[in-house]
Amino acid sequence: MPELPEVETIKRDMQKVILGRKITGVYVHKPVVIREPSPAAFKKSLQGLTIKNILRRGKLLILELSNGSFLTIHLKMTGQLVLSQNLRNSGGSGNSRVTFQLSGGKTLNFNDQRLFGELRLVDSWKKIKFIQGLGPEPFDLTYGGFQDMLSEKKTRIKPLLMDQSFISGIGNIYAAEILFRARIDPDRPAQSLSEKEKQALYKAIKEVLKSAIKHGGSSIDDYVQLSGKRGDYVKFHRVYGRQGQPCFVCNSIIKKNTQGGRGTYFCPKCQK
DNA sequence: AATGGGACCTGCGCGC
DNA sequence: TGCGCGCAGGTCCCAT
Repeated sequence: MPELPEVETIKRDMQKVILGRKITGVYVHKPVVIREPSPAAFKKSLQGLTIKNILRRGKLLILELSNGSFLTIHLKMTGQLVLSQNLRNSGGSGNSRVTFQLSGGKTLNFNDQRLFGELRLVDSWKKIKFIQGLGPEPFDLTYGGFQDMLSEKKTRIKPLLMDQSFISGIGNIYAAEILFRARIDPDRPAQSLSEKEKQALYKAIKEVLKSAIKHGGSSIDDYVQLSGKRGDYVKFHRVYGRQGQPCFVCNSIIKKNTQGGRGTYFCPKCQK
């Protein structure tokens, strides 16, 4: 699921509704999702802490806690964070892996069908290996910097956009949508892009991500917002998941192939 | 440096 | 109805 727009949507909702709340209970239903420290220590340490701030870096969500430690959450493919009122059955639903009881009668569930998700409690999020390997945030890019980053790369452009050490936050859906918007074939070597194409790509990255955030992200299967509501951006997808259907721009049939093991959607006529 | 494949997991939809 | 296969918003690790 979650790429930058989805994680950003959750972050913003969390800032509205769980900031300042105290963690009054932690229930670990699947210890495997707790990557550090041990599940027992995780549970014990979180107890009684207050949520002071919510940050995002790439696809990683970071909760700053009252004792200066950080709870980091990576949703990977099927992770969800869903807030509800306390109910007798809260936490018992389907794929709940960890349940956080919060002050004010709220329950935050971390759900994750495939168990790829990772929760960590750390002293400093900046020291996490995953964080240290991340490239710049898309919204921090300057055109000059972006141009330089592309110029030495022989890799095909689509896997490059998804490479978190190159730029952080873009995944399979948005790489496809961005390249469509920039009218660039996903197979093009990065360094082959013309000046004009680089400009179009730079612009498309910011526009697509911004618009996806505005519409609450893309709910295909699992991703939902903090409220449990689905994100609306799927209706704006122009290529992702549209293989066999007509291009909205030129009416050609949208194609799907595989690149680096990932489904790649594109319009063979619009994207050169 | 770049690319492909497999691993980690669970569940869905499809064709037979 | 049931089974096997391919596929899924991510990332890491290994081989070539």
